[in-house]
Amino acid sequence: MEARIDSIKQKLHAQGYKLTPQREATVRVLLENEADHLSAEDVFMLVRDKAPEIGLATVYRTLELLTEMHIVEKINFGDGVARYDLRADSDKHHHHHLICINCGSMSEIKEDWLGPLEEKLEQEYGFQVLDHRLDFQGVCAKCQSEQATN
Amino acid sequence: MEARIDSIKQKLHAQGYKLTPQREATVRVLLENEADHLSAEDVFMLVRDKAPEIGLATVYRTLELLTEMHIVEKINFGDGVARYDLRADSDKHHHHHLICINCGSMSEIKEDWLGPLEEKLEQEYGFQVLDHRLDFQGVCAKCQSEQATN
DNA sequence: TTTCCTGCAAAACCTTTGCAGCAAC
DNA sequence: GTTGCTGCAAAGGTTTTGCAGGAAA
Repeated sequence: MEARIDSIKQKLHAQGYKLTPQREATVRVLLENEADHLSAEDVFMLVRDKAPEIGLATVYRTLELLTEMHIVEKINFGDGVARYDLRADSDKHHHHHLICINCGSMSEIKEDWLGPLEEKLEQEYGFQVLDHRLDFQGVCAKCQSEQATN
Repeated sequence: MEARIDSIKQKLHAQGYKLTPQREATVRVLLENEADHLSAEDVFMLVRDKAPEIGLATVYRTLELLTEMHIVEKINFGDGVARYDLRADSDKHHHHHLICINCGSMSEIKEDWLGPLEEKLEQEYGFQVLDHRLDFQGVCAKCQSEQATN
């Protein structure tokens, strides 16, 4: 935990930014909720517990800064709010989402299934892939068994 | 063209909805610009040429209706506006996007590369896949050659 | 008549921006 | 003292909603 904070602090310093108390509180919230996909509002409410005087605009500005630094990833599931994920320490992110259209739950798959596809893309289309995003919509196992019960 | 309008008309009628002149104008715009990913505002401006008295709210309501009927797909590239794509006549959509981070161009790949992955998902995770979305971010061939020139 | 649909305007919503004050170096 | 950061409030942009009128069955 502290090591990751330090690592982020150094990344910011390398670009001339400071890890202010507000920014640190925001980063800690992201670290403590790494499994979730928090919206800016979510982050704001959680940060408030640690730093009650913080403003929503600062949270937005921090999330934008972290996105630019590739420390977090801004994702959009189509519900009108942006969500933010801490990136793994590796530069590329390799996780996919399973979104249940019944209960709304979202789970992650950490495997990378797209390596061969990316090679194909570069060869056949001349497109240099830097990142990708893969989401599946469907019905999760839990909802399937509940539907079977009814 | 007329056949596809008819097909959509029947889908609507099957659910008790009418294909009003405003809705038809909207559908025609989508059909005529199938290659693009139009925002609601884009659709609105194009529809206006055919039906000048139409309101933006009606376009939104129509696009929402068509989305619910699975006639169009609402997608979100993270720029803050929803975009709408006509779905192919087959129920599943199988195209992927290549988004160039340099020039912003977007091209489509119509192949379906994910069939095997979806089977794997159903078997290993018990997740019933209904749809998916796959986008790649990177640098397109054109921008790569321009960068090489500089 | 009853139901659905429309246009307009207002509201809601998320996000960004302007600005004055503050903190750090 | 300069620079960057913050909080607040206001503005911005997209999308939704309320409502009265209109069209269709």
